Amino acid sequence: MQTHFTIDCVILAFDEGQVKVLLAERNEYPYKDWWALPGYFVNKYEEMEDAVARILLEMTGLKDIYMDQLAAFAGVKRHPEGRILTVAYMALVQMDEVRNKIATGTNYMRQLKWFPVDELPDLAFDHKEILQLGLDRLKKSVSYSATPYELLPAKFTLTQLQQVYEALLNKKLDKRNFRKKINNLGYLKELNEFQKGVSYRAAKLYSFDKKKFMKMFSQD
Amino acid sequence: MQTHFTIDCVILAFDEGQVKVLLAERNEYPYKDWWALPGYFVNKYEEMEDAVARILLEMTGLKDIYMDQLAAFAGVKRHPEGRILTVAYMALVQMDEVRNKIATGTNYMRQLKWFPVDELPDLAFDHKEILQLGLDRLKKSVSYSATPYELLPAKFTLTQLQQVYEALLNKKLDKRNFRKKINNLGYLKELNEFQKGVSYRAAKLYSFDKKKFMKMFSQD
DNA sequence: TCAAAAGTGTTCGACATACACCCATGT
DNA sequence: ACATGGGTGTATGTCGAACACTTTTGA
Repeated sequence: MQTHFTIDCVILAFDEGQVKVLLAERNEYPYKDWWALPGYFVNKYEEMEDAVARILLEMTGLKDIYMDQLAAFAGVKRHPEGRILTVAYMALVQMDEVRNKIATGTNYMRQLKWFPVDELPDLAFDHKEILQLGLDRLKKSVSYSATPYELLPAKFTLTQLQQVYEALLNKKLDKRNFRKKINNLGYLKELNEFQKGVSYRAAKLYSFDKKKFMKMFSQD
Repeated sequence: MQTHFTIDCVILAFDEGQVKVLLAERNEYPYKDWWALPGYFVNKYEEMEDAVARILLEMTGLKDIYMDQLAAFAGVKRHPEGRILTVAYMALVQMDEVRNKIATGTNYMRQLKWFPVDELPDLAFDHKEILQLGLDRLKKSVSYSATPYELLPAKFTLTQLQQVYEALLNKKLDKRNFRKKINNLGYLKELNEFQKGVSYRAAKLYSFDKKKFMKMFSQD
């Protein structure tokens, strides 16, 4: 009637034109030496939101990241020692902001590493299933949402934005149609700045106007 | 590090032009005499899917109903005796099919009753929050989905279908536009049968062609 | 001058919206 | 005959899809 209770984190970022997930190499049985989603046990008197923040920090070094609940997984057989109920959370982060903050290792895991979601190693427990659920949900949340902007730096080019859409939706988009649509959204700010350090024509930078976005979608 | 673990069920149906939820009047402390979502504890070696089916049957008398996971709730303070993690599940049912199958009472609850979702009593624990999450998710799932048909009997009139959409979306729709759109969907079968027992022109009955629907939306 | 990516318009079909009247039936 | 809901068409605007060339820049 009682059960162990853990939280697992699906941390996704966009880098080199691909969606990547942060995985930990386990240093503990069971599944020692396997790759797994960062996660750990919840304490007895801990609120779930607090536990998510604590575990995220302890396991990855990241903090102040908004995590969305994905689902609960509770298969009796998912852990050799008996049922461990896990609640999976998901976050989208900007690679540039977190790249240098990622922890290097703890007692429980040897290292953390970003894997493109279409080049995954075998994962411990039912973590592949959990990740897949997260990716499916992500795909559904893309259109007319702030989702893509969570994966980009504050200033970005339209081509970068298009790449995020293409990676999330897993299909190519037409450049002209994409830009037309994006322009009509009304919550993109065109900056008077340009890309730097490229050996071709520098693209104009844009930013996401969160206030306008909120205003446009707050009534329902 | 261990916690109690329950399942709560959000059972929704459509009746008299309204979305209704099935609630149980508790006969146990805490929250004795309050209305609550039907739910109970999961057994130690029980798969979550099995537990959902068992609890649904024991608490409501219903079986063979597909339940979707909504979310996990685990506030330390949600239960006076300490943290009880609950996983909420949601199902849509057809009122005519279930009306006579609903249990009349158990040791744990005195009676079950359908409440229109906009005329709710106070609810035990955080059940209002759980229900609200279910309704929000339902609203999002309406367009181009099979959701509305799960709430209707096998044969229904277009006006009934429109009422379901209106109740779920919480706004009025234009009759002509609605019918045009519905006709273009391609997965509604027009039957050669008519409504009976009404004191005005009898409406034609339709049915939902699940096979066609599946075929149209299976590729992605 | 070349390579690489930035940037830009038009046409077409599909779909959402707005809107008002006659029809069939039971009492 | 009347009350009640059933059933129908047109015009307009918006949006997504298809499609190819010129411009800018650094090396």
